[in-house]
Amino acid sequence: MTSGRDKHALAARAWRGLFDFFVSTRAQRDKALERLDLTPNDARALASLNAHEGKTMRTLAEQWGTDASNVTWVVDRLEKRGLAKRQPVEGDRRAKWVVLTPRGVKTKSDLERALHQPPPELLALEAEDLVTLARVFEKVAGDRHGA
Amino acid sequence: MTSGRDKHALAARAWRGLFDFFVSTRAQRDKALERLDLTPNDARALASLNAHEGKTMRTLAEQWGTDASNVTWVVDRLEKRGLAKRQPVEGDRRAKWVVLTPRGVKTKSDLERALHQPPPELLALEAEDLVTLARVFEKVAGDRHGA
DNA sequence: TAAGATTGATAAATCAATCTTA
DNA sequence: TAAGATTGATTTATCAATCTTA
Repeated sequence: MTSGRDKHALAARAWRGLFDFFVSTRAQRDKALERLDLTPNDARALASLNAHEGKTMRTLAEQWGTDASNVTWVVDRLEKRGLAKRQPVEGDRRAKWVVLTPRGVKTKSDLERALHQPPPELLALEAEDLVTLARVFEKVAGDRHGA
Repeated sequence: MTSGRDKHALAARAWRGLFDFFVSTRAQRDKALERLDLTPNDARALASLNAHEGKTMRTLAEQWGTDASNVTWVVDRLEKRGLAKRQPVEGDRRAKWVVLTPRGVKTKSDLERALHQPPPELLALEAEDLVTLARVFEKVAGDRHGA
């Protein structure tokens, strides 16, 4: 039987390690952004959009927990580079859809391929541990989306 | 027996989940920085320094994979807020040590306490899985430091 | 009057040029 | 001449004020 106290200590160790590991891989992510000539905010925008559906400026601002003006600047940049465009919202002339262009879809895909490349440290782990990690993180990601 | 191909697929799933999870917890980290009135670069600087030993500007720049001027601006900010100070390097009048002040040490500790608080999703996991996570990430963090 | 977004002003992060000492 | 760091200029990101439509 594991006490709540023990469990918290375990979770703290796990999180601390995960945190340090993720931070230690930052340079790789920065390089990927640089190669694609994307700012961190550009990357976040691409991650929030996809080929099939747009989002309004307002929705993006809410999702990022940021001000609406932030979204305007980012979309301006993407639009200048031909990665996204604004489109009118049927029935509300204040609002605007942000949609990816084909080129934006391509860039998003390139970015994801780069970012989702597992770091060598993970490849060095035992398969058994990787199974646990995959199961656990696919679960917590799901939990959070549901929340 | 697990083929290299299978293992890479497993690692990719694990990394993808870990990545999404970490990204999903960004808002909490941003709030922690805001409460302590620290920019992301301030936080990185505090993470790189400690109460017992300073580092030179040059070392910090190398460690962050960034330009030296970046370090100057960050240390300027920390110095203005009384969190760090520059000190001469014995024997090389070009170089400077950056050391935390007592207040800087305190702020670093406050920041770490906030950042290392495990997200609720982790606390909801089975103790057995947490043991695996703690072991695995403590190992990969160690590997990377050695690299 | 409020919702949705843009514009203008400030702060933060990066890049190039400069200054000082080795 | 190069190493170590700072200063100045540009780009990003954030904050406050404004504009347009509901």
